[in-house]
Amino acid sequence: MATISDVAALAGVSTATVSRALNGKATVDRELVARVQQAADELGYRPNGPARNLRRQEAAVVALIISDVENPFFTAIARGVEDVAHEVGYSVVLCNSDENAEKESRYIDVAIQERVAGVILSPTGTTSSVDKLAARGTAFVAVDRPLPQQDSDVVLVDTRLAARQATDHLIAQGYDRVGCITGPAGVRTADDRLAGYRDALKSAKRPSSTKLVRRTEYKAAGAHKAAAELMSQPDPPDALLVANSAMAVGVLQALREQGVRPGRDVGIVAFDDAPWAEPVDPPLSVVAQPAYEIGTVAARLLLARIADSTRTATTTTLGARLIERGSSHRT
Amino acid sequence: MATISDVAALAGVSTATVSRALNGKATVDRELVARVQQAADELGYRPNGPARNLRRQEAAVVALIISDVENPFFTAIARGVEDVAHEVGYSVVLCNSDENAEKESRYIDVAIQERVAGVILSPTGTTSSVDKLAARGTAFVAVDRPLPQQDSDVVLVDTRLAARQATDHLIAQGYDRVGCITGPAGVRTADDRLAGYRDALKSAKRPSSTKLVRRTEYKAAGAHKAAAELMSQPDPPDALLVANSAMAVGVLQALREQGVRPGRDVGIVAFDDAPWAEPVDPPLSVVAQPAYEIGTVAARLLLARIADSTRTATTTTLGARLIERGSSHRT
DNA sequence: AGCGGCCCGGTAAAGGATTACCCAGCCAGG
DNA sequence: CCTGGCTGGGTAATCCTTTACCGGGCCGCT
Repeated sequence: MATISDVAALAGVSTATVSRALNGKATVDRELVARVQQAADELGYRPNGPARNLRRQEAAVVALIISDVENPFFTAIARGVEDVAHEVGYSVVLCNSDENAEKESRYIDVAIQERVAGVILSPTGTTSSVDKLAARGTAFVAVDRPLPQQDSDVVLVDTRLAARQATDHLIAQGYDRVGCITGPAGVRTADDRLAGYRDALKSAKRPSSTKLVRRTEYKAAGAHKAAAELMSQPDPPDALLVANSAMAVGVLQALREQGVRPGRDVGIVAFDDAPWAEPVDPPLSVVAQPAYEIGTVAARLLLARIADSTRTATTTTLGARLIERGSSHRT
Repeated sequence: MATISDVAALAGVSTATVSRALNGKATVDRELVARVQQAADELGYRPNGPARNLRRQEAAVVALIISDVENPFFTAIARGVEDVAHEVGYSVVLCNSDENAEKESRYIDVAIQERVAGVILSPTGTTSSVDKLAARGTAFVAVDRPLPQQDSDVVLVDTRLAARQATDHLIAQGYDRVGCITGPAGVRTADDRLAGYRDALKSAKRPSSTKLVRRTEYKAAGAHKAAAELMSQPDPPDALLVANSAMAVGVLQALREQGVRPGRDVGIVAFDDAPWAEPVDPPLSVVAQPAYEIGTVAARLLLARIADSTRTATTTTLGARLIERGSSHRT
């Protein structure tokens, strides 16, 4: 592997000049730049990343720590982050915390250790691991969920309002006993969606009963069980607000097994406009979150913070959009 | 940020001893290890990754370059790779080539530059960028698709056989004019699936017509258009073999729009057992590829090659499993 | 008692790029 | 013609860790 000295020797200049030429510093003669460039090409020279990062005290890399690579919501965020980061020459590395505070903490350690320029993460809740970033002064932005007592940049969705609107919609469609299947207590988005659901019941003067609510992991299996339980109660719900698309999979499965048809028998609105939501029968009504945009906004905030660490922290809240399809209509 | 010298000073030993103690070398006195450990904890010492990688000439990182983060097949592979890599203390960074040779090449450059220990990738086809890895002697493993004229470790699925079996199944169910929607010409998996489809037609003595075949990007939009075209021909197919799950989304959408019901009207088998395949109505028959296993096998091969670069290259071919569900039954 | 060998741990080199600092040479002005 | 200033580029320090090499001290054997 060729080093900068090899290039310097071949071009007949010093390593300093090679570095300057290749990094586009203005103080190098045109002709020399060309000669250096050619020598570098000839040798297939690639700067040694670790050496550069060591000297610069920072790698042109941002780490993106999300809680589930298999969740389309998060992969769409990843796309947004990538597109913005690449524009300015940063690489993105994707890490999968699996909603597990320990894994999250490990990835944060790696990020610190590798001296990444910044971190974007959907925090699992425990603030402790994020403190490490703050302590070291590494730039970071939280997405999807706020950080308790930590004034950092955050990009959120007004998920409570969205949940309320979705529930309003179900009620307006004539469903009477609307239930809710949401994520674990303590996970902010799960709490917010439940709160929005309750807001709607309250303003529609419907009694809110814990018999209509189930909380479980944000996964298909948990939601499957929850839906099966809800539906086999004496007084089952006739509509369900489901807090993400993985859960929707479990819920639909449970309804199939009970011979209950979405829409006609039980109204369904789920969070996240997964690619399969439209082509299924009946098409699934969803709350579409602006995931890609969350990613781009977060990336821009991060870049701004990397450039100027004294910026004051901002909170950006984006809106979600209810898409009404067949699963929330009786007909 | 504390450095190793700070730790050394606090513990009253040399930096060499700190390094040895923290890296678990045997030749350090118990008591000293404890003292060093305590000093490190006290200072919150994290070794500087770039410095370590520079010295070691290699980072404990493997890069995974896949063609689509939004495709569940690839994210499942990612899970497999991660699980194995983490067991032995490697980190995994995920990169998204978007089926784009230029992006792939850029990520390979980054991987080389950062001196990652190894690379796992689903090659976009052009071999050129992979040559760079071979030239530099970086360990790598190809998944999902073989590399033309490159003897490297490869993990494949016998996708031709699987396509044949799926087509056989459709024919056995009484579908008469089976069509096929597959990926672009030149993409190996797409070609293989088409070949398997033709194998089945041939052995069942059905005429094979190009009117029943469409090739497009491995995406929903292309498949949507293809299915719409196929179905509005004078003599439309009464069954379809669809080459991946994103395409299945597009196909189901097109069928809905034409008021055609999967199963009863048109038999469908799609590749990849996406999470939503079962709960939809009717449940989607699929060819389940062992994606997670591909990931674990590839990771193990990569680790073996990192440890011993002279190993001879192996090709591992895994089988796929046909899961018959409602979309391939007339009833 | 003397010496060989072993165990532990210190000293310093190495790894490769960036950059502060400095110097040579040239031009222009006096 | 001399000198001050500016420009372009070289020298060498620096980033931090790992590890080759070396040496001190102690044990045990002869």
